[in-house]
Amino acid sequence: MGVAVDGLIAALRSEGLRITPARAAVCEVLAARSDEHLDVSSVHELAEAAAGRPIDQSTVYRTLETLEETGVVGHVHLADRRLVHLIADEHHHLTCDECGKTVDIPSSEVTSAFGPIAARHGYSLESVHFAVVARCDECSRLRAEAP
Amino acid sequence: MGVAVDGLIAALRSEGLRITPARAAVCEVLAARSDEHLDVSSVHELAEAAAGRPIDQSTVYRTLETLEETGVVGHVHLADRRLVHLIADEHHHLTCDECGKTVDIPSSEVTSAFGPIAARHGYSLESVHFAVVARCDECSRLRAEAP
DNA sequence: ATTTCTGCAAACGTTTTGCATGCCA
DNA sequence: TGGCATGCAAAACGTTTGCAGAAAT
Repeated sequence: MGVAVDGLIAALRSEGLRITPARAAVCEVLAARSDEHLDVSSVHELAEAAAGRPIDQSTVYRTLETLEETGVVGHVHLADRRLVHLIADEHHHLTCDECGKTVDIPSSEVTSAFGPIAARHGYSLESVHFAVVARCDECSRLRAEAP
Repeated sequence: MGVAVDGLIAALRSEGLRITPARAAVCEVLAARSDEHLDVSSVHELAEAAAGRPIDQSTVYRTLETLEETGVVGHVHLADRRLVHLIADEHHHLTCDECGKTVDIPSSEVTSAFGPIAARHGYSLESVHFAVVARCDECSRLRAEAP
């Protein structure tokens, strides 16, 4: 939880967009799982479960695209190259390029440490797309042990 | 320039791997363009030009994979979701999630700013896969202007 | 000579698209 | 009612794979 479905629905409505069962189901899922990092097929499955009937995959893609355009949903590209959709909230991601393990880091940490560097190079960290691909300790250890 | 083809060839040889025209061409391209960020199809085209004859795309993929396994080449996933292959040298990437503009930032800057944060969460930045997706000033401006 | 590498062609998973129908506002 | 959204099915896209033949060691 954390984010209310109503907020998402309202965002759509405020853009003059229509609330359909499919869209409502996707919003429900994203709101209920706002603390997770769902890929498209997970959203699809969960939305079908929430709606209690099949939803086409293209509808899921189009709905996510629409929600991104309204600015309430974002996506990141993690190390294992799958996309993960999530509610646009205020945290960033640290993801391992070997095992894909991902942890959230508060925006404040990222912004204060990295903001100045990005700014110096002409970039800003305002985007929710921010993600850092690094390597987690476990994989570092394995890599050091193995030849 | 920057990296010598010989280093790449030597790396393959040291693993007991064979030097074929296709591999030599890919190594040439990567060495010659070590300061650029090439995607697979660019590597493919350039390698064919370098070899002066067609090379199969699967061969390019397999060659890049082989070079990664030997540790002399790495890849990053940039914001526009295309992969970019490059010689494993010591810099990181700041890439815009809107226009894809990418600039290099020295490792030292990244490490000193972000290393402590990553470490606190159990990650290390040793990997060449490190990339930061943010938003460049130009896209920020456009976004602020547009409704 | 032997093993590896290549080209070919087809399969693959993900994402996108065109179009006719259906449904929300 | 009118226009947007859906489902369907097919295409597009980047990447991977199996296999027989070619080539490097």
